[in-house]
Order: sequence, then C-alpha cells, then structure tokens
Amino acid sequence: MRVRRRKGSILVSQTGFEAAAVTRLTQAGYRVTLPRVQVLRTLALAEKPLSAYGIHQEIVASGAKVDVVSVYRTLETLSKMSLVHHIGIVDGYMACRFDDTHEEEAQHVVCTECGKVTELELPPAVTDMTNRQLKDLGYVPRQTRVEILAVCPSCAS
Amino acid sequence: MRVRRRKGSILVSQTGFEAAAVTRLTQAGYRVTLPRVQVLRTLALAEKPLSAYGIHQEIVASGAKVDVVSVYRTLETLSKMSLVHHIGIVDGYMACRFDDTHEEEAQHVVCTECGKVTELELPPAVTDMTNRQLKDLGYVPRQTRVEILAVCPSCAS
DNA sequence: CTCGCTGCAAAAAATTTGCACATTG
DNA sequence: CAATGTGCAAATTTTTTGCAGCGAG
Repeated sequence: MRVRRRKGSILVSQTGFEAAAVTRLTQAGYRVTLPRVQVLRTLALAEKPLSAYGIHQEIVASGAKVDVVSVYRTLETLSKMSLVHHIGIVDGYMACRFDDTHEEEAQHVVCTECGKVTELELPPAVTDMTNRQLKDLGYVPRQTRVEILAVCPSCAS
Repeated sequence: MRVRRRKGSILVSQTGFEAAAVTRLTQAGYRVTLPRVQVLRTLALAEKPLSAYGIHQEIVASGAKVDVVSVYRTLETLSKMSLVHHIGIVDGYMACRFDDTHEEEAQHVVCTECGKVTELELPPAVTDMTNRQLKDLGYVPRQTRVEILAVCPSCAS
C-alpha cells in the first residue's frame, strides 16, 4: 500500500488524517496499536486541544478503555513523528493535518473565547524577518513556534 | 516616593525590577506582601522560567518559607499586572522587564540547549503582517504571543 | 480598624516508574 | 517468535479549595 504524497504543505483531507498517520507510523517502523489509534482518532475528532489526561478521559468516557500511561507514552511517540502538536499556551495536543513533516515551523491561533485552535500558515516574509533578527542576535533558529491569541470569526460575530 | 517613568518600552534596570514592581502593585491598589516580594525577587534572579511549584521550592530551598498556595495565588496577581509572563512552551514564569504594560504583545526566544529565555522585540512589520493576515481570516487579534525555539549565542559557540 | 491576603489542612488532579505480560509485524 | 509496546500497581508531583486568622494600608 502506497501513500499519496504531494509536494509542499498540502492539507490532508479531514477524514484521511488517521489513515495517513497509520501509514507514517508504519513506514517509520512503529507498530500500529490500539492506544495509538485511539489517541489519533480522539485528536482527529477533537474541537480543541486536549491534554494527555484529557485525552484519556475522553477515550474512557466514550466507552473504550486504555491506560493513562499508554496515552502519555503514545503522545511522546506521535510528537516525535510530528503527527501531533503540543500547544503551550493551553497545554494541549492537537492533530497536525499537514501532509509533510514541517518540523521547523508551527503556527497556531488560539481563540480566547471558545478555546478552539487553528493551525495556520504565516507569509514567508514573517518567518524570514524573524529568523533574520534571531541570527543577528547570535541565535541559531531551530523551530519557530508562533502562538497567537485572538477571537475567532464565529465568536467575534 | 515617585517612580521613574519613561515613554515606550524602555527596559527597567536589572536591579530596579523589584522596586518598580512594588510601585506598580501599590498604584494598582494591591498590597505589598511578603509572598509577593519573595516571588518577584525569585523571578528577578532566575536564569530561566520557573513553574509555580518550582518557585516555591526555590524559595524554601533558600531558607525562607511561604505556602505553595500563596505562590499560585501570587502568580495570578502578577500575571494580571503583566509583571510576569507565562511561557507556554516550557510552562514557566519569568519576570517581565519592560517598563510599560505592553499587554498586547509578548515575544520570547527559548534556548533548546540551556533553557534560558529572552524577551525580545520583533520589528513592527512582523506584528503588522501577522495581524493583517488574522484580520483577513476574520479573527480579532488580542494578544500576539510569539514563542521561538533556538540555540542561544552561548550554547551555539 | 478593616478588608485583602496568607497559612494550614486536606483532597483532587496530573504525571512518572518498574515490571510482568500481551501483541504486532 | 522477538522485540516492541501495553496494563497494572503504586508512588510522586502538581494544583485546587475552604476557612480561620494575620497584617498592610
């Protein structure tokens, strides 16, 4: 079974996230186990970022069962694979829907009203200017993570 | 006792942080209490962000004593006053050394090697472009918080 | 003096570790 | 069948709440 691959940061279709993730795990030599699928699925359906503990509660509430420990360990793995992102501001994880592993950048808007988080792509100029300033100061840019607080369209209306 | 005040985001002198903070608290109608001073002092001296719990441990280790609860409550107050910033990526608080309350913006670089965090000011062009994009998407920008991971000058050498 | 804050006590929530056993590929 | 990953048990660490009493202004 081959993965559909495209150039650039093409968005993977909503429903395809889980399938794509499974493939990526397999290709990387990880096993596809129940806890991993459960976590992936939970995050794929989540409206807002969930903490490790929260993900566990969600799964249990839905009738299934996993150990909390497995959730923690799973999140470590998925993070390494860039299949999930950790959002610092709200301390929660969310599914990363970009097809390629854009490990170098992560940009999110967090709605201060409803807590929803959206992954976005800032214009390259922004990233470039930021990186240039960092270099001027003697830093070596690794990963530019931008977290923005704002009121989302539906809450603003 | 009058505060020295300057226009714009002028940096308060390192040692003056505590004094300035005390004045700001007073002016805002907050009381200047031991726990608050302890937390302010601890953060003023800290090399890297400390969690609430970590701050408590630090204070206790130094021979003084406060209740953990007070540290948590103090941090809430200081955050509201923008005297301290919470850094999401590393889940820690750090002293905010800018004189005016620039509540709308916060930009920090976190060193992936040593964990040190530096507050920085990005060129207005960056902020402007970011805000414009957000508005185009229907968002109402509130606070643009930028957290960047990089290797700091001393670790890079 | 008088609220605003603190400390204490205690419970709840979140995270971590070690080891025997189950399961994927 | 051999790692790799899971569940269980238990300890630890971190955070929250309610209330009586102290002390900053």
